[in-house]
Amino acid sequence: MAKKVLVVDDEPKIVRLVRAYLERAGFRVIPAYSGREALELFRREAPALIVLDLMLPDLDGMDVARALRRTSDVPIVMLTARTGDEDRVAGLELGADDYVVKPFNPRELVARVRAVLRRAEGTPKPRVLEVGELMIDLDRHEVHMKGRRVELTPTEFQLLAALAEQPGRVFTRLQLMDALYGTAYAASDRTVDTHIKNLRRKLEPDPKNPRYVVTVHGVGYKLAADPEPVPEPKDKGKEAVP
Amino acid sequence: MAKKVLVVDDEPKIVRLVRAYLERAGFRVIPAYSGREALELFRREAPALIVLDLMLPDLDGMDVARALRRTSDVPIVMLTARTGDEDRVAGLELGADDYVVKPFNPRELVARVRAVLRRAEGTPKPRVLEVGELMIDLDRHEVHMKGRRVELTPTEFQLLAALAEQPGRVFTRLQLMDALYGTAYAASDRTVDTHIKNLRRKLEPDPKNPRYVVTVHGVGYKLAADPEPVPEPKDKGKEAVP
DNA sequence: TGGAATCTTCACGACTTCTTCACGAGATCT
DNA sequence: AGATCTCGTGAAGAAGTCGTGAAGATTCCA
Repeated sequence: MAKKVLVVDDEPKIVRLVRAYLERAGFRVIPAYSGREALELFRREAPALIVLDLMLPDLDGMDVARALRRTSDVPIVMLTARTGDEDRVAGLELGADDYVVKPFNPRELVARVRAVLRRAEGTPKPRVLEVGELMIDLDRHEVHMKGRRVELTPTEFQLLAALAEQPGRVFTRLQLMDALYGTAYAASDRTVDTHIKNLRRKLEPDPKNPRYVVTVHGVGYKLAADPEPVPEPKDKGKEAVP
Repeated sequence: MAKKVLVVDDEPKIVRLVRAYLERAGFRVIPAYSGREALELFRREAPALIVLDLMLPDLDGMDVARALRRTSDVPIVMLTARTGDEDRVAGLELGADDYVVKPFNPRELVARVRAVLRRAEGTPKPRVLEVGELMIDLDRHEVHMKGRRVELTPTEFQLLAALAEQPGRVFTRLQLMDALYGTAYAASDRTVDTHIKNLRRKLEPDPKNPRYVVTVHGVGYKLAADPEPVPEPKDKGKEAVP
C-alpha cells in the first residue's frame, strides 16, 4: 500500500504540482490548504510524512509543526520561501526533519521526502560479517582479508557470504547452489568446486592448505569458525582420543 | 558520558577559567594552546564542540576554523578580544556557530556552548557531501569537482545524490531507478547506465577509469568512499609465476 | 510552433564471469 | 593394498554484463 503524504500549502498551484510528482513517485497525497485543515487531516488520515509550507493563512507553519510535535513524531519536510538562515534553524529546531527552499525543483522535493522517510524508518545498521581476519561487508559488497581488499566476482561473493552466515556449519553443494541460484536451478557439483577453488585462490594465504574455506570430505564445505593461526604439521587426519 | 569540548587559547589563564566553568557544567575539557595542537587534538579526540580563540601564536583562529570546516561540521564558538564588527562577521562567515567577546562572562560562554550544541543536535544530516575532491551541495543543488563547478542535469544530480546518500554502499540499477522515479515506474537498465556515463563524463578526471562513480560488476554502482588509490595499471587476480 | 535540452532506448563490441569437462590426486572403506 | 568414491584443477567455450554512440522521444521554454 502506498504511503500517505499530507501536503500543506495555501497555494493550490503548489499543492497540485507537489501532488503530481509525489503520486508519480508512488505516494498517496492528501492535500490541505490551511493549518487547521492540516491538523484535522493529520488526525484523520495518519499520514507517514508531512510536507508543510512555512507561510499559511491561519496558523503559521511553525505553529502547525509545534502542534504536531506535541503528539507525534511524524517526519516533516518544510517548504520555505525565505532564505534567511534564522528560518532554517528555527524550522529545524521545531522538529522539521528537512526543508526545501522555494522555488524548488519538485524532483528534489520527492528525493527529500524519500530520504527523510528512509531515515525515519531507522538507519539500517551496516551488515558486516566477520570471521577471524576475514571481513565481509554486504552493503559495500567488499571483502577484506587481514585488512587487505580482496576482489571477488558476484558468485564468489555470494558463496562466501552464504558460508559466513553460519561460520563453522557445513553446507552441502546443493545448499550452496540453492543460496546461489535458488531451488529451481540445477548446476553441476563441479561448478561449486570451481568457485570454491577461485575463492581460495583469492583469499587463502596458502590456497593449497585452506584455513578458511574448508572441505568436509563427503559432505561439503564450511567456513572455519576459528581459523587457527598455526599451519601445524598435521596429525594425519586421525583425530583419535589421546 | 560527558561531551568533549576542545578549548583553544594561547593564554593558559583563559583556558583554566573556561575549563573550570565547563567542567562544572558537566563537560569534559580538552585544552589546546596553539592552532596546530588544536587540529591535532581535534582529530584524535573528536570533540562535540570547539571553543576557539581568534588570536593564536601559529595559525590564526580563522585558519583553524577554515581547516576544520574542510572536514567537519563540528560546532565552533569563537572567542574574540576585538570588538569591531568586521571580526564578528568574519568569524561567523567562516563557519563559527557563535562568538563571545573578551572579556567575557564565563557563565555566558557556558550558556552559548549549551545553546550551540542544542542547535547542532537538531540539525539533520549534513547537506553538503564530500567525497575526495567531489563536493555535493544538496541545498544549492550544486556539484563541484576540484573546486570547479560542474553542471548536471536534474536526473544526473539526483542519481549522484542517491549514491552519495550512503557513500560506498552499492546500489542496484533497480534501487537507483527507484530513487529516480519511484517504484511505480519501470525504465530500462540501460537508461541508468547512460546517465552514469554522462555523470562520469562530467565529473571524472578520466572518465575511462572512474574513481568516483564505480561499477560493481554484476551488482550495480556505488560512489567510492575513498577514491584515493592510484589508478595503477592493474594486475589483480592473475598472480601468475614470473 | 519551433528549437534546445534532456531523457530513453537500442544494438553492438569489449570485457568479465560462469559453467562444464576430463583427468589425476587424495580420501575412505573393506 | 586395491577398489571406489570424492575433490582439486586448468582450460575453453558459453553466457552474461557493461560502456557507448547515435537515434528517436519527450519536455520545457520562448
